[in-house]
Amino acid sequence: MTPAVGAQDPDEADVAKVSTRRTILDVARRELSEHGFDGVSIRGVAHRAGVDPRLVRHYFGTKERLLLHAVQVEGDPRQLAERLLRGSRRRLGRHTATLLLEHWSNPRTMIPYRARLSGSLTSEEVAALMRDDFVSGFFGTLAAQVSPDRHELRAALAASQVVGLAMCRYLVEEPTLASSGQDELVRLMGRAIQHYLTADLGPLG
Amino acid sequence: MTPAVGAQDPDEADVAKVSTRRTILDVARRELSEHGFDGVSIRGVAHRAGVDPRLVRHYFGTKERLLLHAVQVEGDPRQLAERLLRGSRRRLGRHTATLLLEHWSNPRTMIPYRARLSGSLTSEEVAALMRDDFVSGFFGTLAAQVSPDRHELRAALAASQVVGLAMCRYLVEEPTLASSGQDELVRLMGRAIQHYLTADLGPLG
DNA sequence: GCCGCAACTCATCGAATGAGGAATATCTAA
DNA sequence: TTAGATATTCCTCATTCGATGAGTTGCGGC
Repeated sequence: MTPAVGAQDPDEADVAKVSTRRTILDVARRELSEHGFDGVSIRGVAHRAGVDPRLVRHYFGTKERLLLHAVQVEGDPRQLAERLLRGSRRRLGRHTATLLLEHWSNPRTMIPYRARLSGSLTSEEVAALMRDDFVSGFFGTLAAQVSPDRHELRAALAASQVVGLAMCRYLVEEPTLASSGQDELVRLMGRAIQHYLTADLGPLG
Repeated sequence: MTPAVGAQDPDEADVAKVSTRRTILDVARRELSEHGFDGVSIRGVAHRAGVDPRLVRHYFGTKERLLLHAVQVEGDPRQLAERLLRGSRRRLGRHTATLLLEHWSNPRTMIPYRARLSGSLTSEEVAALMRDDFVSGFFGTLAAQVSPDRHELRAALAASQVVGLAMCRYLVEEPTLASSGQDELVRLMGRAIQHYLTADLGPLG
């Protein structure tokens, strides 16, 4: 699903040198989360990474490709979903909410999600990532197993609630949501997800 | 709430001439909805409006002020909410969903909403508009009247579901949501809104 | 008639940006 | 040691953008 963009990554090889490539990617992610998708510049990243702008292009070719790399999350969304499906079905919603909120609280794993949110408004490729990875891949896998009946709609609805929460809590920084405890949000989102995955959605529209 | 940005609008005066100012604003809105908040340039707007870029600045001063104008929605969100509150409380969720989805289907009223979504990631002022106008203003008014108990959280949750739907349907263009009928979405969102406004939210978090 | 103000245009500046060419340094394998 | 690749830098180009100063046009009131 996610394009063959990270195929031959020479990352994870170097151990001692903390590869410059990796540094650049990290800086790009930080810039992404601070200034939004359109606020990132090759030069800005290079400067902050203490590196020549040309080097950024040397590694990633083009600005868009750099950003596509920066936006990758670790782990296959379908496998994540499969793992959740191995647990209790009654608590699936809550477990899903827990997983997502934990990903979002962790500064390291959070950034790609943020970046995707802002990027999907600008870049069609990031929007596609959102659709394919997050909606179809992750929630689609959950819904298909739990309620084959209209599972695509179920996945889309659950995803939309979750996307909305992320927007409001982390990007718009709506004060009530931003200051709510993680436990409470897990409970509320868990209930909503469980509902969309399992409840009767009413007559066909 | 919304800043005193549109105070002395010399709009709505001219009748014959379809004021250039208005044309500029319309073009800005169109650009906003096509290229996102960061994709708008004074020069681009001016060009498309058949006008000198200097004129855009003459009217709106600065780029940010132009965009803040373009992002204004017509009507006070609190009054909209009050009007909804005069109807059936049992159908409040559904009526709210109907109102919003109608606003979003109408090309004329839709654009500021879209623009706010993409703008709230870039501009703190647009994010503030989202918080104050949409969450506190609109949903806050609804929730405070319906369930004073934890009305801020209720408003934020309802708003988050609605924001997520808008993101997924209109910006990410998730195919299932994008192709769902308006009636079905009204029903589903209506139920969700009604739930957040009235249901027991569980123990305090 | 002319005065003043609003509408509007022209030309230009400086800054930032993405892209590319060409060169040098560093390292690795034979 | 040498050859080739990879890592890294310097310099430059064309473009775009927001902003500004200075000017021109046209209309309504006196």
